[in-house]
Amino acid sequence: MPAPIFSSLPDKPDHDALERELLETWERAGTFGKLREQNRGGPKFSFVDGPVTANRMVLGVHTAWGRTLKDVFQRYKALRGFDQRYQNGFDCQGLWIEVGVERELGLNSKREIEEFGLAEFARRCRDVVVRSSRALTDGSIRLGQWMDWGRDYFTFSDTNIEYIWKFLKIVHERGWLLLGHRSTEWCPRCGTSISAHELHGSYEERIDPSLFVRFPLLERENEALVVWTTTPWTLPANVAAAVKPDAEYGLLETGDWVAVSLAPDGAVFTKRARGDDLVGLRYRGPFDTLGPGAAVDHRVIPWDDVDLATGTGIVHIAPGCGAEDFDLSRVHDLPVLTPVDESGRFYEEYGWLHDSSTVEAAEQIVSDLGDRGLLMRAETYEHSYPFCWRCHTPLIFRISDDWFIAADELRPQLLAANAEVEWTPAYMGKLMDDWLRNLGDWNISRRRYYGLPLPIYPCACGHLNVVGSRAELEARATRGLEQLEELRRPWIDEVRIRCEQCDGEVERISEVGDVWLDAGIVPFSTLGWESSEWVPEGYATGAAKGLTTADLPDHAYWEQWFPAHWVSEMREQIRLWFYSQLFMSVVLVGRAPFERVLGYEKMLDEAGREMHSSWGNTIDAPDAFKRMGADVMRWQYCAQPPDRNLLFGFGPAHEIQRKLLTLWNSCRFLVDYANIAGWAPSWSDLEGGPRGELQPLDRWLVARTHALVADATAAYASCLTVDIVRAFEAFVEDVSNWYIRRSRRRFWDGDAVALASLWYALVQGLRVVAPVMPFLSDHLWRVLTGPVAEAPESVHLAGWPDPTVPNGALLAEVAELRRIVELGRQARSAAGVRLRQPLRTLVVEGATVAHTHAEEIADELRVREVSFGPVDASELVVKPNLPLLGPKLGAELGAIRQALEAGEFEELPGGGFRVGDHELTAEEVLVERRGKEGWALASSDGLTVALDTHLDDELRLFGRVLDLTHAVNTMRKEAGLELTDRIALTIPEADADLLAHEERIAAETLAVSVVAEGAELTISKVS
RNA sequence: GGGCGAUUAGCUCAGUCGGUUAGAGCGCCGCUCUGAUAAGGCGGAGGCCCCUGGUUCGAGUCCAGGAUCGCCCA
Repeated sequence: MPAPIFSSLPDKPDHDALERELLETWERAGTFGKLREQNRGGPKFSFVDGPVTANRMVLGVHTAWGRTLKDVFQRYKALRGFDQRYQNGFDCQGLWIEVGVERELGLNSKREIEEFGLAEFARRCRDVVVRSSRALTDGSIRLGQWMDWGRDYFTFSDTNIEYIWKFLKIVHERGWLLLGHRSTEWCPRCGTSISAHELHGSYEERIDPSLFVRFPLLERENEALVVWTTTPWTLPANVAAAVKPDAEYGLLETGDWVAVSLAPDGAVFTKRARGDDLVGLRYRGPFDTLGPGAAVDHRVIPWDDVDLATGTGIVHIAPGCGAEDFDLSRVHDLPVLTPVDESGRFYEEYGWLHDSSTVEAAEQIVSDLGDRGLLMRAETYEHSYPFCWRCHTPLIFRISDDWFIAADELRPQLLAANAEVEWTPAYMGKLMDDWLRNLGDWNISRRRYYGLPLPIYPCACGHLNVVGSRAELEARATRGLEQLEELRRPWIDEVRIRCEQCDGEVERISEVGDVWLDAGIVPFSTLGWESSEWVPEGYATGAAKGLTTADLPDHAYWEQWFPAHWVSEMREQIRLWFYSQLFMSVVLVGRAPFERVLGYEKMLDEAGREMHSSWGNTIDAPDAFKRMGADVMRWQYCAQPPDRNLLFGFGPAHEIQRKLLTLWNSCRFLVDYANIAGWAPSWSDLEGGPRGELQPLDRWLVARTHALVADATAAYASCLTVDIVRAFEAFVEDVSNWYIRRSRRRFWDGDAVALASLWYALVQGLRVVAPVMPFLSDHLWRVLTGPVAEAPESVHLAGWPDPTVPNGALLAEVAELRRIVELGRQARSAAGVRLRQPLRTLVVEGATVAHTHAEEIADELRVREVSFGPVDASELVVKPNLPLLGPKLGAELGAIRQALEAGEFEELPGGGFRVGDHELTAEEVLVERRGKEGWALASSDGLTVALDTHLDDELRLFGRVLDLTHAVNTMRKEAGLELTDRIALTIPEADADLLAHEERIAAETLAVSVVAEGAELTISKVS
């Protein structure tokens, strides 16, 4: 026996094993390098990778989702010959990193960090980035992501920092950099304000106290205002009470003023007044017992936005503890009391509250108010409340001095820039517009340690110095340069510079920058914007030294690669990375840094719940690689419409594995029979399509393959991976359950044309799906093209199939033919005639294009003869063809329809019908027939088949032949015979009449002899 | 409170330009096929297409209002 032409495939794939083997093969052969070499000089496809935060020690399956999408489109573009950068990036600074290190070190406050030492703290933070970036790289490689690993950008490099400095200097020169004294969301644990765009899914339901508190009026004995609050800790900072000027207020018998509309039903008022009338009244503050409160002249102010849906209609105003309150303090010139420090604890002047947290203070305040008879009611209230996006501490409002970039002037430009961007799904572009329209000034300063050092040096003379580069820093430094390891705290804090106005020595502010500055500058810092020369390894500066070999390119390079053609990240990046990039890009060059965006929604577990490590329903990528395989993960990601949450898990993975098994089995089928037949493919079978005398079914398969290529090309172009997956699944289904099933006999016979056709379809299919499923596709490619010397060694080096317009007519014929077969099966099933029993005749009425396929229909339905023509049946059902008759008849359609249903029509020659005054043509009606003696009928959508169910001796005999064949083949199987083993067959004497078909029986069972004797059916292997 | 989106079978989801009997996968039940076999095929049960109104010859699909859920903003 000759050596097999194809290496054979096991009965199912071991994804994990074959993937790891391929990773080695790619590594050994330098496959990715060859691909890049092959595309060098081709048209450019510019993708910019959003930096992944380097704080996790294992790749998460949600990160793998985004990485898969990025990889899919880069791989697709590579197949199309595009030259690409493949630069991966890591986000390396900010609270995420700090919080992790704090936990590792057991530090709980900023003071402890400072005691630990900022230099060592910075080194520990860098160490996290080093370890995490390695782990994430390993995971991404295992996922099959092809990137220029080792030449990644790290946002904590001095190069990146300098670019942000340059940006900030430009911002300052345009007058947009400002120091704000404002009320902001503040995290007491992190000790810093939190920027609006960082309030990452941060609102959650929470139960707070709900207090109705009396503010006794000074000039009116026994009368008090009643305010409502859910934040008792803010009461010591109260300075005013606000009423709605045009609302009606009433005095209850208890002496309490409340809005009439909010009083309980049946409340009796002894006095009524408009809000206006209350304005200006003075009251005793709730904590005049404490110094700061006592110093305040508490009074009633007007406010149109007072909420008349909850509370009392009288609002407690504490400008130090709320954004709206703070705004009102500006309007009414109210004092601003700031009761708590950076860590959310009361200052000393608040007496017995000193050093209490806001939570601890709440209890003391409630009981104190109660003791003093100021508490009208105390309940609880459930509402949504913001939490810190990093450490999940409930946020408070606090006045602080923060640095902002003014947004008003930029807003229209940002909107205009976004209008040029093509978003998928489109609504995400609208979300960006909404975000931009609501945009406040960008709070860029954080009172933390491991982050971008803001290059802001305010001088006592009033001049604001902003340093735009390291060179400028060095030129202006008065001291501290000698110890400057990195542009980073603590080292940067030692550097003093000369004020450009007064020549005095100035110190940097201590704040670091918002991490989204780090990420937003990437389209400039990594591509060499305004860089005068190409600096080899010029990105490996500062903390990034030794971690990467990324170059700093020159400006000409930036011109070539900016803006990105395409970026892709999860939806929350709209207000994060997409936003910061857009913002910085509009400032620097006046346009969006990306042309096209693919966004996607959230990942949940397979039951639709959030994934939480505490719930035990998270999945780490390494576990998923092992238990489902990277291809199956990627398939799961790609099968997901981006506008819906992905329900990820092992259950869906199992379903996918079964689908992929159909592809696998189809390839295995080809390999097995090609090996038996000694058939070898040639490269021309792929390039020009299969050669030889193609049967209709072969030509259909070729057309079907052309259609797949066309569908997939359109799907890739629209960025919708789900359409790629659907197109491919439908293709595999058609190949397997139509082409292969219909053609089995030809494969048994070693038909070269069938083998070539199937080979062509499968190999083309692999090319199309390779970006989604890089491992299995390459594995199967290597098996199927193994015998072809000219074939590229990897599917990823094979390029994209030439597009060919599919033969639509042929596809339509087969579609109709398959509908006929389906109806035929229905008819058989209805008549209770099993498929192994041959029948005489099938009549088909209403077919428009399938006539040339009578033989296939006959074979599929096991009938001797198929004819097309009217079915002479007892019952005629005529239905209106609505798309034609609707517009034509309008309101009359109803009556016609009723008449047709009632059978009130007259058949006209030529297939038309008369109904009342109307003559309907053959096209304007759909005709179905039912009921015919001795026949089984089935019909749908104007197509009717009639199956003659009469049996005669010949048909019965042949049915028994098929039964016998089936029985013998089952025995072969049970005896464990190979597909090629020959047998000697003995059939029961009672079945001797079947010997009339001896030749056929022998051929179907690979019997070398058939004899009828005895009572048993037996087989024996012939060696 | 404002904005955006969703709501179709037990579950997860398709549903084209408004068109006749609303589909698929999974699960369940039955049948079948047998040279892909721990697969494949066929059939069945299972639907207030969230509700109400409107437009239309005709609405799961378009419009308006409402409900519920999700997300974003406050």
